Amino acid sequence: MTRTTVEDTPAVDATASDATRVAVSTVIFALRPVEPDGPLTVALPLVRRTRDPHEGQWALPGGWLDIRESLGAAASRTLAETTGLAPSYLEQLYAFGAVDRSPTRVVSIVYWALIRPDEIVEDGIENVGWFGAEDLPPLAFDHNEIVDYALWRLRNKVGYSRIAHGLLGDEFTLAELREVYQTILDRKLDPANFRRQVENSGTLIPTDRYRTGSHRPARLYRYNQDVELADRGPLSTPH
Amino acid sequence: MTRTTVEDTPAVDATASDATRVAVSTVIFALRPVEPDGPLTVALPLVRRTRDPHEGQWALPGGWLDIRESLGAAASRTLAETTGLAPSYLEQLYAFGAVDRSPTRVVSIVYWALIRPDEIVEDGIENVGWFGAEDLPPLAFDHNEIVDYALWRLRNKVGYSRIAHGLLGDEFTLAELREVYQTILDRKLDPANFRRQVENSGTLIPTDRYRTGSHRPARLYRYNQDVELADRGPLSTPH
DNA sequence: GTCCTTCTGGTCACGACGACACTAAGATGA
DNA sequence: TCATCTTAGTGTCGTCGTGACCAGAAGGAC
Repeated sequence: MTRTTVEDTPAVDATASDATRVAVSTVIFALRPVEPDGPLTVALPLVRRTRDPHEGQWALPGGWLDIRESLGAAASRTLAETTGLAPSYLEQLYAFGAVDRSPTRVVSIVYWALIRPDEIVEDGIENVGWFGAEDLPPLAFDHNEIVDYALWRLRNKVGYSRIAHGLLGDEFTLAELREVYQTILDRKLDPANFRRQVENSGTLIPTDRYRTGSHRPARLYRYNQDVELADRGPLSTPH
Repeated sequence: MTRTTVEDTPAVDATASDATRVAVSTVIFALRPVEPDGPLTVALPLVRRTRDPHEGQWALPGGWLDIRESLGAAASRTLAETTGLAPSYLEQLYAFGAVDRSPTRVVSIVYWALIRPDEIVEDGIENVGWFGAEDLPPLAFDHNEIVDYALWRLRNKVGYSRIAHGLLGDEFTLAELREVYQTILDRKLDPANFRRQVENSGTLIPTDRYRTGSHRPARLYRYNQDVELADRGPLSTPH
């Protein structure tokens, strides 16, 4: 079975091992303690590979792109199939297509996602493990580089958009929101200044409820749903 | 030399048209007058399609990904083949993969590029036309959306990186640099404030040469090559 | 009750930025 | 020749966002 491209490349069948195939993977970030009762950390779930190449190594959740689904749908589907997770935020990260990144030619469209604490499925699925983003074992393929890039994007984007919402529940105190920022940026933030900044941004709606239990009760806030979670330019629906 | 645009139809048999194929396209920006002696405008070269689908319509330069080349190499190659251009700046934009964006299933990895005035090949190539980025005809596939997104990225990135260099020659006056910014952002900038900002950024090296010919001579500057053209995070070499 | 911790509001200094006045120097034209 | 115009470049000032820090409010631990 043959086909011909305009560049007269050797004819290949799409299922043959020498064709370029499209995979979709996702870097899923959550804030959780890596050890029980440890401090909050940027963590991500990885999947242990059960076949070659890189059998036994940890890798990003993902899978092959189905011909009938869009890239974003493929990302959602494959990460649900492998990890059981359904993230609250999903955005395309980058397309990786170095010739030697896999024994066969694979172009990976990589997404990155955020999930809230209540969305985390605790070890329910086989072959899934959680790791601190800063302290990963050697991963399969070029996945270490990919995670590093996703982490850079997360830290970058938290500075100018309100994606932190994707890591929190519906109601939260300013201290909890501040802790999200502090964990991602890995530095202390002044509580008073943080309050002023986030209040002036207009994205928060104060409720009349308070979180009690430790010292002075803190007011609970909700995010203003009218404001977009993150600006992605004229791309209303990702393709 | 064959002129190809992205998503030409190479498939002749059933299996191939069932498969997902990977194309690479590039949005190439330059600053040039759209009409002779008109004002400087953000413009881009498009290629007229010579076969279905969308025969006769204008489309982004591009072509199929070869199995032996990386994504960036494919972008460079295909835009050189179709337009004869070799851009000074090339960066991945986005991967477009909606199911219905083409009659056959095509995932397009789109790059965006900048070229300098001296790199522009003037109408040397058949089926290539230049258009103002704000005033495009209906393009093939989803290419109008793609250009809009690239334009958004250009305007965004010019604010926090020094990609404007990719649109200028080696030596330039501050007025010329300012005009680049004004054209991209479509608003006037105060010459005095612009000077202070760009001088304090540390990316400019003053020469001892001056551009004369109109009123007071203006000092020529060069860009500091030690500083990266644009920060792309931990991705030293794009894949 | 007395501390202690966190929440919340306020002040202050500094730096970035926009608006604008002013000087420098070559082009232009009577 | 010389006054005038236009662009190059400098200085000043008010505003605003931010970080550092102080102070009162309000409940927890003892």
